Amino acid sequence: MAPPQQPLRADARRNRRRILDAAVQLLAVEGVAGLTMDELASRAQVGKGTLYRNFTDKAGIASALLDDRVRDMHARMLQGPPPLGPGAPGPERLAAFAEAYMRHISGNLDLVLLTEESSPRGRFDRAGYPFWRRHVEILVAEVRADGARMRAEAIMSILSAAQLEQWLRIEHHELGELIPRVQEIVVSIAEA
Amino acid sequence: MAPPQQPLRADARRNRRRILDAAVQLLAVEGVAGLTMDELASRAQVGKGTLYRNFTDKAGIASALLDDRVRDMHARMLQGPPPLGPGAPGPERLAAFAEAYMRHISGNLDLVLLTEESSPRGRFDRAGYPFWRRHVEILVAEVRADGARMRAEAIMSILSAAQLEQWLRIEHHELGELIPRVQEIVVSIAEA
DNA sequence: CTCATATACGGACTATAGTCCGTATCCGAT
DNA sequence: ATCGGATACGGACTATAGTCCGTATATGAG
Repeated sequence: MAPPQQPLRADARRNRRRILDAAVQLLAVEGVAGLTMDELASRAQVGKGTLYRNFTDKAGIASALLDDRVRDMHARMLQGPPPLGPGAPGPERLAAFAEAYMRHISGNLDLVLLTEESSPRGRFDRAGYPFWRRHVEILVAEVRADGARMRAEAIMSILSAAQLEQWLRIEHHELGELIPRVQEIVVSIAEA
Repeated sequence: MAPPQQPLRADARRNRRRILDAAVQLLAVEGVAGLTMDELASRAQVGKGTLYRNFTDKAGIASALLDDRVRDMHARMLQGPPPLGPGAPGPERLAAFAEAYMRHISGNLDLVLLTEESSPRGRFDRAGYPFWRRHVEILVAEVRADGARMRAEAIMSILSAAQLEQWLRIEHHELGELIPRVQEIVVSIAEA
């Protein structure tokens, strides 16, 4: 959910900001459960039509909020020091990615769930899925050129918010304990 | 979504049947999109309260319908001939399971999506997830006792309806081509 | 500065899932 | 056969996402 490209009209830009600010505040105060579109519109002093012109749907707002919290990690993946950044061998980078990604998801679990929940396809066409998947695909391809894409998709499945929620909240695994175990599985998918 | 256990009152039993029958018919005529609770209630000649006494929610109805379509496969897994049934080595049974399961999901994709969609947890507490997961866990444990459960969960992630939908409907893989590729990944998770 | 038009705004409206509770029905005990 | 309490029924009600469209406003041209 990148900001619309063309020079927005001044009122539009202002309203977009208002909405995102209100969303952050609303989330802080009420949690995800309190983030209703009506409430958000009223806090942002904006009509619902305006909400939906700026964001395709509720998940779009969550996506926009997540974007801000993820820039960092993108940068570290592309230009930071190894093993997350370039310079380490594929499997090591993969393990580093798995850790960073799991920490990211777990730190924003409710928001990510919101993006995945809306439509079964939520996971795939939002929140930068193509970027993550492609990154993993490239790392997998270092080890085995064939079937890298499908293996990358399999890995992203395992790292889905729904699965992590299951492990963290339902089965009560500690993140610190979970990470190495998942890393092992993820790396084994690439290498096997 | 097993039928409630205690001897149901006669009217209750009759209504439950009516609802399921109407659901089957409605699905056949209108597809999943047309399966609304109001419409279902009216076709079944039943109030909405009755719907919700018999099924916890919309996903519960989908679950009940799926139950009927899955008994068979359960039986073949537990007592049928190998490699799906007992008698073959773990990895072979795992591959056979992956195939059977993928065929089942793909043949009932919309219905399964309905059960997974409702709440992020949909996948985990409905449609017999525990049974499938446990089966996979046992097969994995034949190969490597440690971490069998988590590996089983990872495998079930990859076989989620959302992921299969992505592969089949969005990326347009053919089921026949997809199956062996996924089998390979699944088996490698168990063995690695 | 004024005006025309593209752009954006607001909020009533629709569709749908799920809840609530007063009323009706069933059924075992007498 | 009757009766009383447990069980189940129905449908109006609530909550919420997302749509629609008549109205208002920004902005660039003249």
